Amino acid sequence: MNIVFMGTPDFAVPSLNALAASGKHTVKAVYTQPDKPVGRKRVLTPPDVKVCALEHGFEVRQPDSLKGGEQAKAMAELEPDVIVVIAYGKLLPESILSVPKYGCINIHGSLLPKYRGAAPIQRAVIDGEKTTGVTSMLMDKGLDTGDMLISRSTQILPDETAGELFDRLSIMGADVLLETLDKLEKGEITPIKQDDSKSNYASMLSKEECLIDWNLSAQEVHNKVRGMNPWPIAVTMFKGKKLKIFKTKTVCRSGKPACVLSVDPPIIACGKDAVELTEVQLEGKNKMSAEDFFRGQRIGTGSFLE
RNA sequence: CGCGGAGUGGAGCAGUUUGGUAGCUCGUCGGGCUCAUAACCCGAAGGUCGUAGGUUCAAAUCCUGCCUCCGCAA
Repeated sequence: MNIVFMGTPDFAVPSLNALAASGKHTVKAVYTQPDKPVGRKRVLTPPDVKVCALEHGFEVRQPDSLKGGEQAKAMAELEPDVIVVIAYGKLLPESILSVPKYGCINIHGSLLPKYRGAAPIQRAVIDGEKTTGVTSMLMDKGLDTGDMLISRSTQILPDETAGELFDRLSIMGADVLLETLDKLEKGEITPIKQDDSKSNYASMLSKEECLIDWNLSAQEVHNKVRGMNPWPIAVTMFKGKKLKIFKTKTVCRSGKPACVLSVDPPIIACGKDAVELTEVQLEGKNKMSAEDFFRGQRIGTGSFLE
């Protein structure tokens, strides 16, 4: 099929690679977000999808907006049978949605109708979900509300971070995409309406959510740490500075919340049980093992964080 | 010139304000204790204090340039 691919971050890369390697499909063009300045030095950086697309020699388009007749016309001239959208970063106007004859296919990182929206994978981890997956759907004008085509589920491992789950789901997503396209072309798929009553919305993570509430249970703290990794990273306050918490383990110890129960290994009491810190980073310092950090900071058992 | 923190034996830090050739915790190596140990005891090795220059009788410490790493903001 003739395909126009729309995606931006690394999550979409395995799918683009899969399309390129399939041999069945022709990628007419790749739409992705404009290059953005990144990091302290504000170096203009291309999205991962752009880098990938250029390696395959695909035409790359980076419009600021898709609205307006000109964008729709430019899209129509590519004569796509289907538009594949994966984490593109912008809503598609109806003028674009109506272009391809098979419609627009979206790969979403959750088992719809649960976790519609921007951060489905992270929210699932933060909420302590045991299962998640990827779903392909026919896009409509709503946000992740289109009819579902194929979904595939997977376990969320107890210590898995959102980043690790991201990697797995992005690969699963590529499989689901190829299967979806194949069956769609053969007319073997019956779209299923989403049950709106079972839906919920996974809003983007914000910096304000990073601060760890030690009154929560160890499991909840652990979930938050996992879900916030690799971005934006859960944080606690230490001597007035931010201490990023990258990784934790839950342990069966108890004490007043935020109390340092042990230094080696570093164990912090939560509202219920406790967590062992394994990887941390103090503001202005490099990331290091929690043992190293506590050793250098000379923290005593019985002191408190925050 | 966006704001700020930091570069000290293998790791993480202290020491810098009040200049006088370096200390802590851990690790490593050797020995001891022990049924045994990641536990404990004794001992040892290992540092151009990021880099270049300046001030000084004397610089990790004061001054200047440069390099590197990082947090925030975007």
